[in-house]
Formats: sequence, structure tokens, C-alpha cells
Amino acid sequence: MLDIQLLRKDLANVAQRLASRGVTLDTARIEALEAERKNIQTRTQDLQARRNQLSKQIGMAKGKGEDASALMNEVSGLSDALKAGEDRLAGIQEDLAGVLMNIPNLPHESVPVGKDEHDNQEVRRVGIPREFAYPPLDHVDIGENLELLDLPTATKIASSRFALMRGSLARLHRALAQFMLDTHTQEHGYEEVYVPYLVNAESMRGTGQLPKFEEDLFKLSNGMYLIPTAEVPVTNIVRDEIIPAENLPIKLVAHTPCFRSEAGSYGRDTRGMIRQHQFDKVEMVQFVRPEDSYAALEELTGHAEAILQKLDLPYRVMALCSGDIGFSAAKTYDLEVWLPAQNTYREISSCSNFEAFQARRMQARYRDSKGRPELIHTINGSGLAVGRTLVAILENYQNPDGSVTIPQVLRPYMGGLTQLAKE
RNA sequence: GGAGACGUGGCCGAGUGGUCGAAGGCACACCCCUGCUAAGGGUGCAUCCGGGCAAAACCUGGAUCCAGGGUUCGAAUCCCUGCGUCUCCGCCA
Repeated sequence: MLDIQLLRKDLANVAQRLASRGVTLDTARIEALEAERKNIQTRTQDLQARRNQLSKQIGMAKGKGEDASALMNEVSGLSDALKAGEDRLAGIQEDLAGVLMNIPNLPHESVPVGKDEHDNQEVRRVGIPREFAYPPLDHVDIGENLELLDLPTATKIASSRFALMRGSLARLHRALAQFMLDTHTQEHGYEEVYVPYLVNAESMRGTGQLPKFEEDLFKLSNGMYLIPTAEVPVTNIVRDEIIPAENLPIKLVAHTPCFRSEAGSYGRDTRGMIRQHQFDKVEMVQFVRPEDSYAALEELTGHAEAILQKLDLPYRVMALCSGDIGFSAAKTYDLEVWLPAQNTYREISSCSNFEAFQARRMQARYRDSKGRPELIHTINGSGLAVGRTLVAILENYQNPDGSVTIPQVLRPYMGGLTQLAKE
């Protein structure tokens, strides 16, 4: 959520900056709502002040045993106008809140201006894709040939876009999550947290999934939602909190399943494990002072990269352009891992600075040096998406005989196993 | 799931219809006093949103005593619903 003060003072500038995201702000509507709000609010508050004043006088009169009926009549005369004003004000403020909740974050000045993903800028490329003497198989063929991946059975049990893994592949999946958590907690200074996988609507509003993106979520019959990312429960830890300044920065990491309905993605990535309704992810979240947030974004992105480097997977870092960054983000780096079968880089992590956008929705604050509550900045990023990392390992570490070499750093988590082979 | 109790400021805790945004205490900050040790005195100390104002300070109005409705001239206080906590019982990994 943007600062309402900013919209009041500098609406044209806000509209201009949003235009770089391809968003058109209805400035006329906002100005009209604001003008009406100001008018009604001032009038209503005057009436409230009058009522409070008179009611106090009634109390005083009654306390002295005097007759207060004249005063009471006067207040009664106010009540219709007061009720009307309060209702009208509540209505306008609801409208304004609705508008505000649907306005995306402003892109940071360092974000390249562009229309869609084609305008994203490559920041750096790390690792060299391996040369294959034969056409590399994709992860589905590799997994199915080893009889460790069974997508048809997952479809029978649930539906398409779910996976069933067996044996050493299931273990490798688990090993990856363990390895990522251990790296972030032991080398990068994060505290591991275990969080609910179901959250309420308030939490979804806090991080920006609601009200705009309800169709992407799985909603339960009791009104709760399955989390689409650990970002939601982890970030909402600080909702409605005032954090002592000395506790910042706070760095948390969680491994959770993620559930996405992927509405509107039908026909995209229908093959394999790239786009699933359920996948595991290790997520890093940082709560920082505003002045530290861009340095923290670079740091956190580096933490995600460290996983790819330890796994020796080739990747590149993309700075998303203004038209491609997510609703809540001010700046985003995507990490894209090399997938030989697709002969391309595919997103495996997304690291963003939300500045105060989420904090304002959540009322997550800290006390600044003057002791005043100030909104924190929130940063998060995948470190990494476990399913896609598994896909990348299968494809990059495949051997001509159909086996898959297990990366060195994962072997301790695999009981010393060096390769996936038919069992 | 059943029965009962409860939900007040950073914390504890008073307040059961009226000069209550809320006594008192603790914690915290500053000042004074004291040449000795967790001594005494004073002051300040919730959040959000308006207006004065373009901003800081300041002044001023409104809202908030779990949340949402209701009764009333007036609600922390009464009523309803929801949520949460605690105790006992049941069930359960």
C-alpha cells in the first residue's frame, strides 16, 4: 500500500511512476474521493465534537442534580446529521481504501523501464552450461526412466500439476531443502522458523496477495487460505508489531510447501514439474531499517546465489523491468537457472525489496532514534524453489546411461549416495 | 466437541452508564537531590486519522479499552455475534 499522504501531495508524480509499470491511475476519481472525504470528514468531526461537548455538559448537570432536558434535546437534534455524516464518511473511506489497496508499489529509480519480461536486464551470468554430446533429456524423461518420478499417478490421486516422487528422488528433494536451510542458518545468519501453512485473510492482505489476486489462491471452506509462499506467514510475524530498533535486522528462513491455483496459466509449462499446484520452497525474509533495505536486497540475492554456486548450477541474475515486477515489489532480481533440455534459463528464485509497501499494510514498525514508530522495510527471496532446483539437478547432472550424479554438497544428506540410478 | 471464567496502554492492574484516553504500580527517558551501594523528589511516556500548514515544532478536533453490530443524549462499562485466552471434561498425532 502506498502512503496516502503521497497521493494527496503528489498524485501526478505517482501516476507517472505507475505508468512505467503499465498501470493507469484514475487520478480524477482519487481527487474527487479525496475532496469529498476532506469535506465530509471535517463536517462530521465538527458534529462529533459538538455532541461530545454537550454530552459532557449533560453529565455535569446531572451530577449536580440539575435539569438537563434542554441540552438533551439539543443533542438529539444533532443525531440525524451525525449519523448521516458518519455513514457517508465510512463509505468514502472504504472506497478510498479499496482504491489504495489495488494500487501497486512504485518501482525504485534503479529499476529498468520496460514493458514485459523481454525488457528485463541481465545483471550477471555465473557458471558455464555443460556441453552435451547428445541431446539432453528433460527432467520428466530422466525421472520416469529411473522409475522415480510418477506424474500420471499424481494426477490420479489429485489432478494435473501435482507430482509423485519415489525412493532416492524423493530423498534428494528432501536433501535439497535440508541443505538450503542449513546453509542459510549456518552461513548466512538466518533464524529458521516453522510456520502455519494456512493463513487468514488479514495476513494475505498484509503481504499483498489480497484483495487483488484471490483467484491465484486456494481458499478453504472456513475462509482460510493455503499459503502460496512462506513469505505470507513469515512476513506477517511482525504484523501489528513495533520492533525495538536494536533487534533489526531480523533475518528468517522457512521451508514450506506452496500452493498456487495457477489460474490463467493453463497451457503454460504443462509438462513436468516446472509449474505445479504444490511445490516446496525455502524462503528468506528480512525486516530492516529503511536506509538499509537496498543493501539487504543485494545481500539476500547473494544468499540465494550461494545455493546455486554450491550446487554448481549455471545461472544468471535478471533485474526485472518496471513492467514485469510484482504488485508489491519496488525492485526485484530473478535468478534463472540453466535448463539444458529447454536450452534456456528458467526462474528459480525471485528476490524483492518491498520497501514499506507491505509494512504499511501490516502496520509493522520499529522505533527510530527519536523513539517514534516508523515503518520497517521488508525483503524476501526464494533460496530456492526446491522443485525447480531438483529439475535443474536432474537435467544438468544427467549421464548418458540414464543415471544422475548427485552434487557433492548433497551427498552427506543422501547417506553418501553418489548417483540416482534405477533401483 | 461440552461447561464455566475472562479479554483495559510496553507489562501488571483499577474502573460496571456521565467532567475516562482511562487511577495506581512496574519498566523506560530526562531533570533535581544525594560523595557509597536496584535510596529520595519532579516531569514526561499509547496508536491512528483530520484541520491549522508546504514542512518540523506546536496548537486543535476525531477515532481506538479484542473485533463487528446494537441500546443510549452519552458505552471501557449494558445487549448480540465472532475471535482469542484460561480451567474442567471429552476426543486425538
